[in-house]
Amino acid sequence: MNDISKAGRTRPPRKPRSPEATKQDIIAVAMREFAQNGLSGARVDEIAAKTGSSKRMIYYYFGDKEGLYLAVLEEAYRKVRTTEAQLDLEHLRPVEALRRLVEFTFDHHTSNEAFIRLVMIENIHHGAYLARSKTIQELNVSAIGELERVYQRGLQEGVFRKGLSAIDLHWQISALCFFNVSNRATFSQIFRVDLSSRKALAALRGHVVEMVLRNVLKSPA
Amino acid sequence: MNDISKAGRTRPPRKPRSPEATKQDIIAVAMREFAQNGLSGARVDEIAAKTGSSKRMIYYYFGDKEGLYLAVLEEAYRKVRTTEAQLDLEHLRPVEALRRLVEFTFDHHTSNEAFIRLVMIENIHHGAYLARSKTIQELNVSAIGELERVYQRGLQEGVFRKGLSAIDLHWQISALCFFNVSNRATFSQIFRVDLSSRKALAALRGHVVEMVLRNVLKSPA
DNA sequence: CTCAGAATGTACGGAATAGTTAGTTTAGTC
DNA sequence: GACTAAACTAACTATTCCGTACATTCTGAG
Repeated sequence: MNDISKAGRTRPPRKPRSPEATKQDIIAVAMREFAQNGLSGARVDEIAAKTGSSKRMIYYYFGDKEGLYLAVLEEAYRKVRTTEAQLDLEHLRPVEALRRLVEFTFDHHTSNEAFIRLVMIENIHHGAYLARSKTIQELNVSAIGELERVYQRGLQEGVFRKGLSAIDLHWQISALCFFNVSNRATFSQIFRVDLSSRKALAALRGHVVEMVLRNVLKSPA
Repeated sequence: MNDISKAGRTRPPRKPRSPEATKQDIIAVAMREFAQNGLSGARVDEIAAKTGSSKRMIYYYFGDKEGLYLAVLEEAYRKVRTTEAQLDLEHLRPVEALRRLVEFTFDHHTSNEAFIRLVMIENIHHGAYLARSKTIQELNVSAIGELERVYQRGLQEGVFRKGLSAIDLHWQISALCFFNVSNRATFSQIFRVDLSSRKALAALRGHVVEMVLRNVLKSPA
């Protein structure tokens, strides 16, 4: 359209081609959009627009909208597990290790709303995409191992009660930490409380830790 | 198109006009569809088709898709509160009253997946529609009253520990009972457990009750 | 340098979908 | 039994939105 000759034109921002960066850019943008609007609510055109790339590239790399969603989901889980792996509970006494795990989970969920929302969205879809993913399956089962060891140590030291399992504990911790983020909107509105203030979060965090510990300790604090 | 004269034709199923029934029919169908597919995922045409009525009627009564969704949300909350009101905790000892409330909540949520899913969906939308609804606001705050009385009685009898509030208790009970339904799909898949079997549900129910009681009781059972 | 294949831009097609227009039927009222 | 407003139907429209066809540019290998 313009009359600058091919030879003489100033270079268009000179994007060095890098497929991997393009992919990651798309996934990052898509994660925000899917987390914000859900699978059907998110718009491919909108995602493309917010990308440094184009819609064409989304289809080139991810096939279709669902393929992109799946890639986002996998990336989200991958990040979580990577973070969790940093946690080192082996050198702590059982009670402290458990406390730390709960606090860590609470803090992590609280500051990663996008992940929580993606899991909510995935549950709305009955876990259909998670079922389709091989990589996610592998990532997660291992995550329970460390908790299992903590619980066993607690049993041996005689500080934890019998009758629970690592899965039970994980379920309980997850439930409390997840709900804090997932249902904050409706809960806050119905009971006219602000659950996102620093103060309210600190109180909730304390309650969650206490609840988990009281449930697993042989005698109360 | 056909040649049966107006006067002589066999009557089409002779629907007796009843606006209220039509509305309720639409709401019931829409509740299933919205709970299943979300706000953006649900299709107005699909809802209309499954109705005894038509798409035009949806717009006639509810204005637009969002109006219909709001009506569904209000109806869902209304039903829940109606059911809850049947619960009579006043004549029970505090511990038994609390146990009963937890069991009731667990059972209710478990058998009303549509409601849970609507709340999840509403949270995905940051509670925007709930905020818009006046009727829901009124329904809910009162629900905490009964729990408050139970807790106070427990304190007076010296069986409950201090430092909690009815809101705290409600939050905890909700979290555990809600998560059981809301995250069953992903949780089951990741840890290869079936959490919807009768046996698994009974175990979970027991754990939830125990967890709430251990948290509030002064001394463990 | 050349060539193949990967990466990217542009513009468009076509299905799906929310919402509407214009009219018809019914039920109650005087 | 004529009139009116509410209840209802069928067909249509405008737009949104996923996905693609086609052309082009870049990059690394030989």
